[in-house]
Amino acid sequence: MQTDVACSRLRELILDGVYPPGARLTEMEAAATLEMSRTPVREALRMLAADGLVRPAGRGVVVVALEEADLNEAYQVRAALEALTAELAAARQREGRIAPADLRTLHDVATRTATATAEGRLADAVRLNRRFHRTIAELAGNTMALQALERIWDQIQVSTLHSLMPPSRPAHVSGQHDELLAVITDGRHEAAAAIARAHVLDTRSTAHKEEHR
Amino acid sequence: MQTDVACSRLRELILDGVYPPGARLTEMEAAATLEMSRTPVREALRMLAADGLVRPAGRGVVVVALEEADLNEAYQVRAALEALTAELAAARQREGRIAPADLRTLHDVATRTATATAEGRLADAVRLNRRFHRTIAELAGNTMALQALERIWDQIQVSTLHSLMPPSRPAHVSGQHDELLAVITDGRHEAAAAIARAHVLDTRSTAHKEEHR
DNA sequence: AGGTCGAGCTTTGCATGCAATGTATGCAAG
DNA sequence: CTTGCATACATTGCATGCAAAGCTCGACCT
Repeated sequence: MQTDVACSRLRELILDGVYPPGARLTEMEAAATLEMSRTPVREALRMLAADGLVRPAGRGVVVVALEEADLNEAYQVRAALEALTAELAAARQREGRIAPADLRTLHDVATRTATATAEGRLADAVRLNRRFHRTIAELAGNTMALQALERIWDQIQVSTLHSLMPPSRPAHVSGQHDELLAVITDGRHEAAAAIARAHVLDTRSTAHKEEHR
Repeated sequence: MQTDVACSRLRELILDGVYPPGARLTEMEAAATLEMSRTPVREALRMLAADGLVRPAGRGVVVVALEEADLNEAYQVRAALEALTAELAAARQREGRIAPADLRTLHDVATRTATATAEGRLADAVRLNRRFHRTIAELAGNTMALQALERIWDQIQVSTLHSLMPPSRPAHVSGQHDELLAVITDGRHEAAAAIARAHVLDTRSTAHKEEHR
């Protein structure tokens, strides 16, 4: 149905930065762009608003623009949730409830992320990095946590896309990914939680510092 | 605007169990009940769906009915998030960034929760209990976390409302609340995180056991 | 020249109409 | 008696129309 089409296309446009944070967006304009009537666009905008990607602002909606403080909050939530998913994934691994193929996939994604980062393919790196974290969340087998994380990731992505820059220490990031991968593979759930949390918070503070130079 | 009216009224009806989990709900019927046209109702239903309170199911929507497994997942997420909010609240308290009046409010809510529970006023107890946890989340000063928690709480409430029964050990619950209150008041953030997490998970396993007798 | 009030246009919110789709029911055949 | 099919109906999805609410811009007054 057209509503879903509108929703996913608008989401893409926003996540790709075509509509940057703070951009105003009227339903008529969006309807014209997507070549459909206002009704499905309207519903799509409401869904995106519920997902926190846009915010009603007087006339029409604006793409969310998280301030630094909001980003800090978002990262705290993300850290808490990713600590959970990493812990659960490790616990499932310990109980032998994770298929070796899935684990290999995760390993593969980690490798490709590191390669893309090292080669400076920034867009790919971002996408793969997110995929790495999402794969872990999927291995955790907790749908609620995955959904909550998708929302947070979306919001963070929108508000940081404009200031993308290569990580200062690429090896550092992939080192952390490898560590995480290792403890999950070993089923050490407590360590997984701690490392995941630290990794997320480290990402934030590094990006944050970069920002202010 | 009518959309928001529809949204909050429907949310209330669902959270109060008027539309129990699994209930089918057509937009025409809801429109008739709320005495407005289908359009705002339609949008309201989509918002509720985005919040995870209803789920599109063929024709119309059904109120979510979390299975036991889903509830376990929900409680894991809730525990992770409440550990975060408790930790943040305690940290803010330590830094003297929480107004004494707010802390007294929290104390007051805890007391009233205990009273309502002890006196068997079940509906009040549930409402106050949720308020207690929400107040802590508010003290944490993290909007994202609060929003994520509201969603989880809503979903849990819907699916557990039908099986409400007095806690087996009322003193046990209010004891945990008091502990949490104490460590937050003392600004011991690590302890706050641990106690909050344990309390949430304890709530789950107790309710879960009750369920199966 | 600057501020304030007003008119017009843009845009939204809601209702309703129409077409399409999925479902249930009843009937007939095996 | 059960199963399969066809028909009719309930219900949704989308478009469009209409009224109300804001903004913008301009003109007039101070």
